[in-house]
Amino acid sequence: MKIVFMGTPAFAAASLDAVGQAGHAIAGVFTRPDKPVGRGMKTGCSPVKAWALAHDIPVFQPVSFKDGSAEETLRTLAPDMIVVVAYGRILPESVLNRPPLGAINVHASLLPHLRGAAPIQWSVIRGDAETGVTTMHMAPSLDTGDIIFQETLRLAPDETAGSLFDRLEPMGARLLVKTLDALARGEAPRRAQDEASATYAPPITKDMGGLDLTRTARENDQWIRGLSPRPGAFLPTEAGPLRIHAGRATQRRVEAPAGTVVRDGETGFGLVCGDGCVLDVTEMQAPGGKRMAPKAYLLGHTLPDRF
RNA sequence: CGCGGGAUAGAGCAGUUCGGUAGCUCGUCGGGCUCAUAACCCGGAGGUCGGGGGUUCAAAUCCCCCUCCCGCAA
Repeated sequence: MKIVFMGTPAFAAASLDAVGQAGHAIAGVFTRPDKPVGRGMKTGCSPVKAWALAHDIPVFQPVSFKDGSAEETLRTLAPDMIVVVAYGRILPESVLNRPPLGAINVHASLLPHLRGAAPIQWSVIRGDAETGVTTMHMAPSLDTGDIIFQETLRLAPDETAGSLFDRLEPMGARLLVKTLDALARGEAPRRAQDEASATYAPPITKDMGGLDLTRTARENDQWIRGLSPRPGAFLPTEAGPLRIHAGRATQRRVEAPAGTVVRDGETGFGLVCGDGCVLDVTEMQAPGGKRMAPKAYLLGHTLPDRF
């Protein structure tokens, strides 16, 4: 099949690579405009663009879809279908409907669960037992299209958003290829989403990293893992955010207000949470410093009695 | 030239303002004490203070250049 691919991050590039490997013709690639990135603000380019450049495929980076130029580009490229994976843009219906076979999308959740920008992080934050990937026909509104295929995966007890990304990325790529094959043969299933059971996964912002110790130890544990490695959870201090990269909810109960620091001679320290249970801190980072074990942190820093 | 923080013993830090014997906590090694809780006591080893140049009688400390790390911002 002749495909126009739209996507931006590594998660999308993996799918793009799989589609290319599967022998489909990539007529062109749409990705977000390059922007200054990293320390020094050097201009970076998206993983999807990098892949396209390496494979000599034309790249399009429209700033807007309102001027109709995208439709013009699609007319020229004349793809059978558009494949969208984590493009980071809302596409107008006039674009979605342009190719004869329309547009399909890979979404990293079991739709209609966790529609939106950050399904992977939210599945960890919510403490879901399982999640997965869905391929669907794209509809004008966000992640509401008819489902083609789904594949499920169980979350590990210590799952982080990062580890889940790593597992879902190849799964999405595989499912996409399977979906394209089915569509090419005209054998793809199609099932409408159950609107009543839809849930949402809004974008993750940096300020969400501030831990709320009045929540339960388990909730804080999930929160830390769901925001790991980015943007990361933290406790505010005078010197700046004290990052908490990893912790572990325990069953230990302590009669103390939420936020109380519990010193443990061997492992480091824990934090009393709203349910009275202790959240052991297992990996952290001081402002301006590197990641380290709490035991190391304690050698050169002091902690307040309570956060 | 986007903004800011940092590099000192195996680890985490202080010392830099105002140049003058390299410090703390932990680990490690040796010894002692007690064998109850994160044990305690004594002693030792381990650092060309990120690299290069400059100023000075003297530089971790002041000046210039470089490398690497971290955060913001994306």
